[in-house]
Amino acid sequence: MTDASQTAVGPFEGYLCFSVYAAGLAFNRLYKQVLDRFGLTYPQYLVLVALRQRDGQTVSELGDALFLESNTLTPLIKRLEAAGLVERRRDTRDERVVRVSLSEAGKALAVDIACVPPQIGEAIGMDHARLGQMAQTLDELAAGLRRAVRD
Amino acid sequence: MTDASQTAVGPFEGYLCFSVYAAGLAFNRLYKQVLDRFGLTYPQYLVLVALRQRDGQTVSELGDALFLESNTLTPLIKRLEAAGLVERRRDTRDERVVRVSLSEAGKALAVDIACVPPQIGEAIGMDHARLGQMAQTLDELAAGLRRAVRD
DNA sequence: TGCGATTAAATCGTGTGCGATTTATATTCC
DNA sequence: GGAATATAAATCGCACACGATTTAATCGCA
Repeated sequence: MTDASQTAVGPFEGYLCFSVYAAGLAFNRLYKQVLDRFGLTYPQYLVLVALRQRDGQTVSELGDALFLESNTLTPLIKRLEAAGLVERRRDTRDERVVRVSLSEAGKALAVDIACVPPQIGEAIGMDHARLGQMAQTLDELAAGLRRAVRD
Repeated sequence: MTDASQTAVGPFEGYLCFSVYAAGLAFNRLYKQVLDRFGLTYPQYLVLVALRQRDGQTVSELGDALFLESNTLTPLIKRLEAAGLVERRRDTRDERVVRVSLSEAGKALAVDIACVPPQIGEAIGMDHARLGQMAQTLDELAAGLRRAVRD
């Protein structure tokens, strides 16, 4: 009985791609549980966090932060707008650009959801330093993957 | 100029959830490039790999392997069936159960796609031992997340 | 000045994911 | 044997994610 018995048992052990995929599914499910009470999805939550850090970002800037493009972000942001959490305004200097800013309700919610990361962290129950290390390694990996896609 | 300059620059550094999410997006994009020539998506690829290891699995068994349920798998498998890669048959012993098996074309493709992991591995260009270690750590993480979801 | 190239969002179609429900079959237990 | 229960897939509606295209505004440069 080794350590391996605690983890996955499927036919994909050792496939890093699958481990990332499965961890993403698992994270998404946990966040869904936590975010449901706020009526938010995980990507919507990310947009609010990004706007809390800097309000009035353009769609492209949000896309740079989240590694998404307008084809995904535009409908997502429109749903946030329909929920009364953000406002979309064309930049007066450059009418091509749409700036997204938090409404009052959005600002309030952006504050409320500050309690989410600690809740998730507690639910994970893994060593904090190890989590940070893993995040850094994954960021390197993702950077390498994006480089590979561009070639 | 530190190591950090190589990796993410967004407002989400250190958020492991986001690192997993972003790595998943990046993996998916790279796989899309590689799998497009086979006409497969990443989850479809996973099903073929699972069936290559053991043919005739039920929908539930595939779901256990891929951490998915019938609401996601049924349409996915039907698309594989429409592409002539798999066959779906009700189990004669238990008519509730659907068994999925590779067609001849599916078997041939399942062999062809064996070349995919090395291609991806080469594209990543990271130390092999480190990749395996990361996969194991992520599997532990995912197991912890699934435990948290169940509570 | 004006026109071709570039850029920012939006739009469209397809394929996952998933919560909730439905349908069909099997099992349990009286 | 038959009703209540349980189980396996399937179905439905919604929200990403993305390739490809379109629309609108700006820029570059002769």
